[in-house]
Amino acid sequence: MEALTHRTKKVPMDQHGPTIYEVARRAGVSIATVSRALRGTGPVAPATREKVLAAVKELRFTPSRLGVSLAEGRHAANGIVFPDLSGPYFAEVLLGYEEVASELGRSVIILSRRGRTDIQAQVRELAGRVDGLVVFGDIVDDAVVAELIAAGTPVVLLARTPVEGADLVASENTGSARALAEHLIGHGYRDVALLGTPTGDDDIGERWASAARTLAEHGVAAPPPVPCALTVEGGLEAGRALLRRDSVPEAVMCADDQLALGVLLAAEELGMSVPDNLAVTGWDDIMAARHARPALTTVRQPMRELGARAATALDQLITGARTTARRQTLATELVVRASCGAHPLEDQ
Amino acid sequence: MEALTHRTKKVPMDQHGPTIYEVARRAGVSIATVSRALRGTGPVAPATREKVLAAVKELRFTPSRLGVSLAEGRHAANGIVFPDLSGPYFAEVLLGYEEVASELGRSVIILSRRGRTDIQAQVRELAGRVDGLVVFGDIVDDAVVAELIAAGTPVVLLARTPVEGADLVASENTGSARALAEHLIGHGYRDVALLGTPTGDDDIGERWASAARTLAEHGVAAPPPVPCALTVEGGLEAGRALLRRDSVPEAVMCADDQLALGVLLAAEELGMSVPDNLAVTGWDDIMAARHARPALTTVRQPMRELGARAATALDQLITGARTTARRQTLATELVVRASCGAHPLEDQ
DNA sequence: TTGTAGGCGTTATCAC
DNA sequence: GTGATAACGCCTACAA
Repeated sequence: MEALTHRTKKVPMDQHGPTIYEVARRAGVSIATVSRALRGTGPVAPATREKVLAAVKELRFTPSRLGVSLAEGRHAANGIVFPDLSGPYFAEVLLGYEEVASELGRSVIILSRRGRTDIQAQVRELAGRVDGLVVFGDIVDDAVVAELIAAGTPVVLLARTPVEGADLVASENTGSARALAEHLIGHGYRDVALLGTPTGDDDIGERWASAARTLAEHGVAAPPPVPCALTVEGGLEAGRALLRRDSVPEAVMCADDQLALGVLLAAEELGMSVPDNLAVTGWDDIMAARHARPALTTVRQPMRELGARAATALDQLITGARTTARRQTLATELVVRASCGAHPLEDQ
Repeated sequence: MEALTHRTKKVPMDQHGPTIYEVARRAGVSIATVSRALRGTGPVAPATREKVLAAVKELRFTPSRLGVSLAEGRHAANGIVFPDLSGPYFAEVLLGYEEVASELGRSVIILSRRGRTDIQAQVRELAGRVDGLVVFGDIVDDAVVAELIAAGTPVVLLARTPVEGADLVASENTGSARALAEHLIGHGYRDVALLGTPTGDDDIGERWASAARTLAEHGVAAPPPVPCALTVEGGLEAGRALLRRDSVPEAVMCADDQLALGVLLAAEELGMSVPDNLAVTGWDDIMAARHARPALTTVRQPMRELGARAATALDQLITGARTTARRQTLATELVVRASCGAHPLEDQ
């Protein structure tokens, strides 16, 4: 068995149906006429059109995208680069993105990082197959982004530090982090831990900065964020360590919901009651947050909307409907549930 | 503003960097030499290679995928068609798929249905951009699948009724449905409801058939499955209706976890305790299943593995490593948690 | 070792 | 109204 990544030598893709030439011959016309008849891009006698359409139907002809793209000078496809495809957050964003892109007549090519090291090269290669792309999170170097833009590829950044010349779609962090911190203060907690550190200059840094500032304003000094993997398992392990300390914090703010779910598991394991012995909060409002018991207090991000906005923005850049970069911030919402403390709660 | 779905008239894509001709001129060689130097596909003098590489670097040249694909006769891309991108189940499958496909050097183009009606046309169009594709679920007509195969496009079906000539990757339903039903019987339940009907000839039909058969063997006649949307909301509404009946069932088997979560909410709303007053089971083992309270008894599907297998199978078909269709079934696993009844439970 | 030229499947511009 | 024909960007026999 030869290496699977190798190029297949000579499979002239004619498996993929007839060409426009065969249609033309069958209809007794020239390829130009076939093209015109099919795209309605010029005058064609009704009788001729009939002949062409008949030939097309008989031969099951579908124009080759490759040929079309080459001649048209466009791919009719967008790319999206993910830091990681796992977890509900990314999936939801992707959903919103695909839906809009597809409505705009563009295919969506995805590229997930998943621990790959050659991501920069892969992004360049991806850029060659699309009319523009969305970069999600801090996985692609600023330099590479700048290079893409310089080369004329429209780029929309998603939940990431801005880059000159690129659109940015992000959700609001500072205000909600403040609201969340104030809510915890309102519960009377003075000993608050922050779980999960930024992987780069992504959203998390902003959230913690705002939360810490807010806590400080109320005379509460939060210790530096505890590093841990942004998964349920990561939260479980970090939670165990945290809750076994001599002085267990009163409240744990987690960088995302998956972490928070892990902490809930850790608390349960150690026989602690949430929220009686410990308050826990998340971020994102993934599906499991609502169904966990206690239900998670968290900050809802408009995940679908993030993706949808990115798709729309990218389309504007590609079509030239807009030529200057724009940065938009989507509102988030504090969702108070049971995990942060006992009081009249409203589960959504 | 002109219609966004319209073709951009004359944007000669040269935004996307230099061509091989410019590199050749800059290096003072012919395009053939540039190509050879870059792909290592023929002899090139070391000195010449240096010149070429230098020119490539200076010009930031990246070969156009369009040109490469057209000349090579392959796309180096795979498609995957989803019934719906929402929910953890599909996201996980996609993750497994993308990872393997990408390792095999193929880009992944996604197409989600999301209520689109022209899906058959979209699938045909997608087929024109890829070397092969995966069809997930019952969204694409058998006829269209057959047509694709007849046209020479390798197709792998995922969790769907088989089609002659196409690979199939599915997870085991019958055995696990039986195990689940027997488990409920073991709890002593005699009045069991089935929630959620097949949307087509997908997995759910198989599960219910097996479950009903098993129940019948134990003298329990299950009423026909209750139709409802396969979402949390759908489960909530159907659950309300079900639990307000004169005779509330002892156990509800749900077609998937999201439904089951909805039923849990309905039970809570109506003041019923799960599992004391009602047993509930799901299917899939999504993240929320483990964190729900009570934790959901369910059947775990190897979602990532489903995607990974599909990618591998498709690659074999494309490269010609295998020429005859194959059908593979992946094992599933009954996961007993708290929602099906009180007894020594083991949360994973 | 290197260059020339034909081909891949369309679209679109000209003449006719 | 229709038909040649030149792009589009690359790969690769075949020649030199």
